[in-house]
Amino acid sequence: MEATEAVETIQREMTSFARRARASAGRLHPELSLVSYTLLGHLEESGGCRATDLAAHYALDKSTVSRQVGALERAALIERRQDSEDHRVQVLHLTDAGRRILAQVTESRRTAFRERLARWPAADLERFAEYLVRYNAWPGPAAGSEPGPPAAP
Amino acid sequence: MEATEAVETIQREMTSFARRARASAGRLHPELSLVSYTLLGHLEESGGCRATDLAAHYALDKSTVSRQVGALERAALIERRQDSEDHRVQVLHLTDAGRRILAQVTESRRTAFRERLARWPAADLERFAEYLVRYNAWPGPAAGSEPGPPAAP
DNA sequence: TGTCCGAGTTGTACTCTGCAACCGGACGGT
DNA sequence: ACCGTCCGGTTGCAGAGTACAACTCGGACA
Repeated sequence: MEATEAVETIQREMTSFARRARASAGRLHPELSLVSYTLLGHLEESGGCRATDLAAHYALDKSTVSRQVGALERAALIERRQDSEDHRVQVLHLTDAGRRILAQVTESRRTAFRERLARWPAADLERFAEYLVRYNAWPGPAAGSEPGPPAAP
Repeated sequence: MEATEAVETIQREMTSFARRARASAGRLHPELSLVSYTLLGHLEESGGCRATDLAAHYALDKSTVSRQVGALERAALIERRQDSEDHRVQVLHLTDAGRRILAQVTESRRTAFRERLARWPAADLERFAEYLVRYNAWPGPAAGSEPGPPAAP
């Protein structure tokens, strides 16, 4: 396979993945959409942050985040805490229920991945993981100009 | 990196990709949504097929495909031809305009990919491409049970 | 104090999607 | 040949996810 051809293939396959991703989104875990899952995961990693941070990080409109956060709060998966320093700010935190659900969904996704990758040699897994990290890491910051997902489709 | 850890990483990175994919969907190529692009691409590859085939292949509802196809026809990017064998069937074909638009979008996505992958050694590109194909190919047919995209986040 | 800024909310509109009901052609058994 | 069933496709309806714009409220700085 030649390099140019490889680029084509990567483009096509990543696009294909994104397409299927979108198509199957939410069907496997009706209780947690892709966006909700991602937001919850971010809260877990960061240990609490503001809605605006989420919006900036994921290139979503603040109104979208506001509604998602509202839904997650109504579901009692997260809670808002007024920031004592700046009363405009609400710091979002996972609740115990949120942590539990997040763990469940993560586990179930992990199972699906394990199944899919079960027959791969360890060396290939490691290289594949490394490539993905490298691809996603890219310059990074310039989220706006991100060609990233081929138009992420 | 250990194999289990590699699986985790692959899961996380693929999820990350899907998330960004969704977030930036449609913004780069307003004239052609991800689904439209994919359908057009499929028609080009297959040289014409039925709406039902598209629905099955991409795990979309036939009504969704019907509407997408309607829009693409209204935009004069595809045309329907009655099947002479089975009058229920409409075989979809790209028009010249469709082929042109598809080529444009493909080229623009290709450019973005090239930029992103510019500094990769050829050997890595080839392996990465191969891994993606292997990942996406998987068993394949069982689209319904597809854990695929980690719940495509 | 007054003005400007930033965090969040809400109203509105649009797209994508799935489900269910429906139409009409094709096919098989009697 | 007739009828029941199956299948391809369309349409009505509902819901999720978004974006954009207008608005509210607290904070910062002159």
